[in-house]
Amino acid sequence: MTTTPPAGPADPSPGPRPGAPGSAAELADSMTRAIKRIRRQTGWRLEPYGITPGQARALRTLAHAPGCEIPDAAMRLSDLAEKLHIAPRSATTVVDALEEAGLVERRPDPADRRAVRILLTEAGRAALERIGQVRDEVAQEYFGEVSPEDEEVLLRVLRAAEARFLAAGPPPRTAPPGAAR
Amino acid sequence: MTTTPPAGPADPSPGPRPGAPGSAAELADSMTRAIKRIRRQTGWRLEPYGITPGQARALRTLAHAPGCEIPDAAMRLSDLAEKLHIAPRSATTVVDALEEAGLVERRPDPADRRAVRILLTEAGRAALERIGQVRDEVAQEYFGEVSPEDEEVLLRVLRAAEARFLAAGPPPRTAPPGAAR
DNA sequence: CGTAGATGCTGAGCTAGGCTCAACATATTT
DNA sequence: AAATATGTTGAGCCTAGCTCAGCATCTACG
Repeated sequence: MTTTPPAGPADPSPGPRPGAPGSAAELADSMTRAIKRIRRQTGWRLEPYGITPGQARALRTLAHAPGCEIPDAAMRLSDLAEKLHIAPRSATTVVDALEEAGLVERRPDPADRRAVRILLTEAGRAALERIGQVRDEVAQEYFGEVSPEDEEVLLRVLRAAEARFLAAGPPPRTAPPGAAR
Repeated sequence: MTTTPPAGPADPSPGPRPGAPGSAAELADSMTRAIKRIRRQTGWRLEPYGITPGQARALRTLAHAPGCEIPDAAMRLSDLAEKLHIAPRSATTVVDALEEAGLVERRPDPADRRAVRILLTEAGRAALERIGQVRDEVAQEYFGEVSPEDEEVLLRVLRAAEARFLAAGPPPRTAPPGAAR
């Protein structure tokens, strides 16, 4: 392959042009690699606690919901699914695992007996604590040395890009069978 | 439905602090979302061509190898696997698909008859062209409005972070001692 | 030489984390 | 009261990855 600088980092190691059209793609690549590594690291470090990254995400999402403390205002399964951008059926599975691990509790909604509210247990809250730590820890290892100024640029740009993208391309074309990744 | 409800941007919409320890995690989140959307978009747009993102990556990696034009210097399957960070066996499957689609060609290495060299076909090169376009297009849609200065910061920071991370913890292979399994 | 071990690829079978479709209980409308 | 809509879940599938085992071949060593 190409130069292979220190420890063979860049995989396709593309040509980094400043303002060229391909540089955006390079950006995407860099981010992809970063995310992959961060995810992997996080997964490894969560493993001893018996929590997968997916479960961690769900837990975070649940905890972040407004009425998550109140039994009759906590998220419903379908809310969770929506937030996580997965099918309701898939959320069921995630919650199954979480419940089995004792981190959440399903509680029937008295107001609508079809629905189920999902509450964090004490253990769930504790797990959330650990998850947060690991998350910060790993992200810190990756981005810790980034100067606050640069960090701000990154955050700003990413937020702006996201907002712009959402505003621009909402019609995601047809969603053919099993096409989601 | 597929209408357009995902207008709500941040999913767990975390607290954006400037230099706080959690901001690195927020960075990771933003990047995760960005990558996910870009990947999805790319996947959709590649679909009409019958190419999955994974195949696209493999193709790009192959095309980027130095001797990819020369039958006896092109990548071997295990090289590809390594570059893609997947197990050799998994690379076999990817190449199977690519070959079936007529985008690459397996050719036995005369110098080592265990090995197989992977060559792009004419169709493969054409596909690569389209892939590159789609990639640039999507990345452009996402990051196109980013100013060259900001873009440079992003690239610089990401590269630096990656290098640092790689230098720091290359062999975190084993799972934590005594815990799992 | 000749055999022992290393290496390169692949068949078989597994897992994780998604998906759809259809069934079921319950709500809501007509 | 019946029809229809909604929330959750059972069954079964798919993708993209994995390991283990096996075969063919290469390399090294006595």
